[in-house]
Amino acid sequence: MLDRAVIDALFPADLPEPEHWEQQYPARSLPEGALVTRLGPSPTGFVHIGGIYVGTIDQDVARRSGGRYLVRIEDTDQSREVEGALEQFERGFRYFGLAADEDTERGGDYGPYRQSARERIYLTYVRDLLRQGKAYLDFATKEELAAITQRQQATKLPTGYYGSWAIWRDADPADVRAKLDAGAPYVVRFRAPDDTGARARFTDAIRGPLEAEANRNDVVILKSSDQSPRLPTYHFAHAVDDHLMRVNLVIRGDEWISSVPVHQQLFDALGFEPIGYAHIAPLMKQEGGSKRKLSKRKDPEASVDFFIEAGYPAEAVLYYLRGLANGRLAELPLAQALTEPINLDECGVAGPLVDLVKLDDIAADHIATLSGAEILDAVRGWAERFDPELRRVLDEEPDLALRALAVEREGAENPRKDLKKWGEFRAVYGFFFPQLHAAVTGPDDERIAALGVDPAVVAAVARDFAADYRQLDDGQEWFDQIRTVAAKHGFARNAKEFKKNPEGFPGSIREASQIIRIALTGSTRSPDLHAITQALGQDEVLGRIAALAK
RNA sequence: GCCCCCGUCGUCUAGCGGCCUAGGACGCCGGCCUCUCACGCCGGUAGCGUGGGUUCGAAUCCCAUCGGGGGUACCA
Repeated sequence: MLDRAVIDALFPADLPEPEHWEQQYPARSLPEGALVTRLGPSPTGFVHIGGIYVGTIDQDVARRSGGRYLVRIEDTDQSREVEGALEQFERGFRYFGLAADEDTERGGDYGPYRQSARERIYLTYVRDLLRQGKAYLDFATKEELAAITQRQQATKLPTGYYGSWAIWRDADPADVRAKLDAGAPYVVRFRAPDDTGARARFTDAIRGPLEAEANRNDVVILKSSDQSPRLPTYHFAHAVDDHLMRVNLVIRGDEWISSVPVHQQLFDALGFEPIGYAHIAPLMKQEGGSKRKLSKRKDPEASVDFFIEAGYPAEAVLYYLRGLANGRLAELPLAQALTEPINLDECGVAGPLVDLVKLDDIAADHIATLSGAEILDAVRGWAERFDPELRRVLDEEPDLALRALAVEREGAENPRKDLKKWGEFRAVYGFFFPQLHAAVTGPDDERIAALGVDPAVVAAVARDFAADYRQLDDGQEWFDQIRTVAAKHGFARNAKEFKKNPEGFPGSIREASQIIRIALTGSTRSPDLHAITQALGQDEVLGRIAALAK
């Protein structure tokens, strides 16, 4: 074992002892059973929707138990750090109302909440382990490591740095000092307990009792000495941070299950109380015939920005995510599901596929429960960032916007479900606004042509319709105007009649109505025509019909 | 290779030895409503990965097998 003096010389002279940190971050005084949870996003890309998924669960579990929910930036891999990631995190969490009780923004008594700022804390514990002989210096080069792995694979032995493969585990202190004197870079490795054949056991809050072979790999805990700041690996940071931040329940993706044995050994070696785990099945994506974890790199649509840009209402996404976590919540009405607790033992163990069609359905249902004013508010907020022109028009014509949104919504028993996300507003309601409406070019406009009605008849219908047009309050009477014109030009009174004898009519009342609909809205799908004309006003109606008559 | 996790309609799931001829939701298909587009309503479609056990009885328990996912990094 290395002399204490040699070890200490490796660290800053003023580095505190573990007791210092223990005192600075005392046990939290929280009610019995309170859970302190944390989300550890890594700024190596955007937060994806899975981060919101786990964060929602973290927050719910913590709040529900009277505990705390923390967000800690896990930036120990500085080489993979992506510019702007932190801002994107903040944006994503804000959009979904996922405020942490403690994080880099808000602060807290257990900070800093960014691992790259916790160097001295990690070093304290690394030095402590080194002094106790529970860790050691390793000077193996990348090439040596690669060669070891290769030989292990060739002989079908478990890969890793252990036993006789761990060339620096029991090195002669003189050799270590020689390397040190030569200025060779080193990492610090954990000395895995030598208990061959032992089993690691723990109870997962989601999956129940789990067990695996005990770890025997001497994992790296402190990265290379030729880097600054000197940062720990995930394993070591997890142990030190979660202990010192007094986290008592780690909720994380199930890709970590196989690391629990290492983590348990680390906690034990550091003299920390064991911690609880809940391993969540990650959100998946269909690829070809199989499922795979949603990936930052491959799936841009997995980014929370995708949902924000499309304008999915946060509540709808949260509701969907909570339903994925606990199936029971998916059966409940949205408002209730958002306040009911998420139970860890009800979480599924198989990763669900993200189903955007289902999300669309949920979002449409949710938006249908909103008032026109609420929708307008949300759309304005969305448009400010993603569609400035729309925002301007909305601000110029707030009354028109409200009238448009009131159609088949205010007072309606079954409101239209024509909006799934704010980004669709322009396509669905844009025609209400003269500034956004693309008028038909004439009877031969391709949208009209698709109806299969003779352009000359179309023009005649438009002319006659406009000639006697009146803005009537009564919907029935209003529609009679279409009926009258349709009859005059020989349209069938109903679709069945037309179907029976397609050659005998220019079209049915259906086509006649669609001519007016397209002229007014530019689309074959729109809300109630009479209501639209009420919102538009007579002049605008006649102007749009006139475009067809020329 | 070794270790771990998982496997019910296309998707999300209910199911914890008999209440299961497997229930619900989304999708899809058909119908009804109707003066248009929708909404709504009604109906239909489709599943226990496979093979062995255990049991009077298995989606549920056991074994095997197949399939998928993860770990085995100075990535998290």
